[in-house]
Amino acid sequence: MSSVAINEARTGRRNGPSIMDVARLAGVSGQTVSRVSNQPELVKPATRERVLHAMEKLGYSPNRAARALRDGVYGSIGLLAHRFDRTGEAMTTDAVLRAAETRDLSVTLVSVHEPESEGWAPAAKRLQHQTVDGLIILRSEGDSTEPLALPPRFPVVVSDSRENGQYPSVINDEPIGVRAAVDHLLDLGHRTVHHISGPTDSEPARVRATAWRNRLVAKGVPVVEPIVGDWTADAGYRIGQQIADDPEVTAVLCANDHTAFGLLHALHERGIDVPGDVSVIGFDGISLAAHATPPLTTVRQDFTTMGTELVHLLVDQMNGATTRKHPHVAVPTELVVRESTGPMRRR
Amino acid sequence: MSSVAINEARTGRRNGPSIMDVARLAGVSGQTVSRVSNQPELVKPATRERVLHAMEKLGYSPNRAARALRDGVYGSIGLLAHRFDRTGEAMTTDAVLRAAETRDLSVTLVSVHEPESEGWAPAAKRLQHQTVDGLIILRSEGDSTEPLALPPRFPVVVSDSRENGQYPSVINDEPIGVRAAVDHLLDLGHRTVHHISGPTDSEPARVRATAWRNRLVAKGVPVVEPIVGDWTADAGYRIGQQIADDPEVTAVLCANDHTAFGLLHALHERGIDVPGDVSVIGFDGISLAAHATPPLTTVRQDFTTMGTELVHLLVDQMNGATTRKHPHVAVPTELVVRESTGPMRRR
DNA sequence: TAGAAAAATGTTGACGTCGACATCCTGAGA
DNA sequence: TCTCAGGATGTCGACGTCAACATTTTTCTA
Repeated sequence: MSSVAINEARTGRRNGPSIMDVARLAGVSGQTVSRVSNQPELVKPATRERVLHAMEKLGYSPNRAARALRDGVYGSIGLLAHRFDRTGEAMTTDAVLRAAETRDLSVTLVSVHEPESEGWAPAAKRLQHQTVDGLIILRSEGDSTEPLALPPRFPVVVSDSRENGQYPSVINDEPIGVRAAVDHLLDLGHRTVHHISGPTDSEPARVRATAWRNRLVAKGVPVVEPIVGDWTADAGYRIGQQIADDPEVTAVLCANDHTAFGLLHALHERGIDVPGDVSVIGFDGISLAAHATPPLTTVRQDFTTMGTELVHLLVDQMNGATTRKHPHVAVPTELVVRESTGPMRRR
Repeated sequence: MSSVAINEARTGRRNGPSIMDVARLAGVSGQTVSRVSNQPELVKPATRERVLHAMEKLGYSPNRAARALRDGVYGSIGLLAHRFDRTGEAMTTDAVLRAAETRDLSVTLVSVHEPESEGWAPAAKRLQHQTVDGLIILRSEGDSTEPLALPPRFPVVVSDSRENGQYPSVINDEPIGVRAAVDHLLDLGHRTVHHISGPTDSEPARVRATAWRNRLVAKGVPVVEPIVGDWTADAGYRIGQQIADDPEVTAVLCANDHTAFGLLHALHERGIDVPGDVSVIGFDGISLAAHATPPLTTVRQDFTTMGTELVHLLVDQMNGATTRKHPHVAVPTELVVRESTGPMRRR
């Protein structure tokens, strides 16, 4: 049995070749190998070549765990959310990933299962000394006032629908889009605007509903209680079947595009013309909105900027930048007018 | 200046409290603290309490980097893909994440920028000795024959549209869905089925196109060259405007649902009835498909099972299970008939 | 109550890396 | 040929954890 085999048996050899393996092969000390990795200009070209060659042959690459242990830095950021398969989260995740890579950071996903059962705090804590240098929290469901109980000075950025003051945040300026949407419909002559909201435990849903209500009030227009949906097209469809029977409804602002698609479906089925009889506006600006029947007027959110800004703010904190207490960035949303909205016409 | 401050200045103190900090506070040895974390039953209840208390007070939690260094295991898996914001990737990512958490694994995202410029291999290699114990590769674009050049015995599972033999894989059985779709249309009396494909550099796109062609041939039906799209609804729309002028087209199988939405849009605009004049089938089974106008017949992919199986196969490898050379799992796809398909009618 | 088994706790070292410091080598100038 | 600066390379130790082994304390038996 070779000594290598013995060594493997003893150590388990789960790790790849180490700096010492390379050193031995190249006939230099470990430190020189380290220098070749980090400050090659300090090593004589001939030696450098030899080391590089040994690295190549052994398939060496520095062990991140060891580096992390030594430096206390992981080169990684955590991304916390409920789910990652919905429009907003997926788009933001992708943008965060790209922004992080620019800075040589990797991204670790962490999902918080049920908002009720296990709160955000435990999940966040689980990460604390784990493998990330900072945390981006994509919060939507759940009570946004719940404090996160993270260690002091731990870099955190929150993506919320409103500042909660607790942490720096990047918020989507949803009210601005909602106002534009409401105004757009009112300008078209509608007497009021109905609203199909998201679930009540969702912060963005509340923010959108509130902005809608406030705008109607500000315009001196009657407010009809919103109908509660759950973000899904199915809910939009169900609700649409009810709305179809109500001649009072001539303009509907949906909490998101999916809901709008469901609504459009139901109205179409009932032979109600959009925008002839009812105008519909969505929210999110998903790519399919342009190809709804009819093409959907919607409020576009800029998830790319959101992701970029989140990373930016987080990295600032990780670098210990002069953090004036609470930087907040608002990413504007924008009304995109298509063909699902039109002048009011008595039904 | 307090000694704490000095200590912080010297060490940088980037890391949180260590096992020794807890040990000192609780008046025990480091090993006892370690035991409380890992095998609490070996510690006398009274001592255990004291240690737990100290941990709580200090906000201690074990340092993962140190564990990883010692054990050679990171407790983390890497997820490699081009993008994470498209239907398939996003759904799979979410499923992978859930499956991974069940096994106490975290998930690190790695994106491969341009398939051409930087290949998969460098990205994969970058991870190799980095911070993951295994790798899940969500491959779509790029040449699937390119070998990955990973270290031998490194656990890898590939999600591809076809086995490439190189690694264990979980594939979506797309041909089965495609065949069902083609048969469905042919059964409805259509003389042939046209195809709007995905981009030619995409493996799933090729697989779908091939399955479609093969089925037509097998059925002895004339094959018309597919029209190349790019997965987007916009492309579907553009292509739809051309197709609208061609009375030969009575049934179209789209490479994905987005394309189908665009197509539906274009046809609707031209006053071409679906399914009266043209039948349309999508692929993916996104939730919005049920609410297209008309509700879209599509081939549903089971991304949840995909994610679960990927993790399953990967964990098997990580545990060094008796890997009969190449386990391959095929997740079936399924035709979902809705209202966008109907009997052929001469246009 | 001695004696021994069992339970509880402590000590040591190794995982891989790299900063700080020490040592060695080369070549220029005297 | 000798000295010395500077370049090149080497040695040491610390980061936090935990298996293996060592030691101490408790508990039970005869």
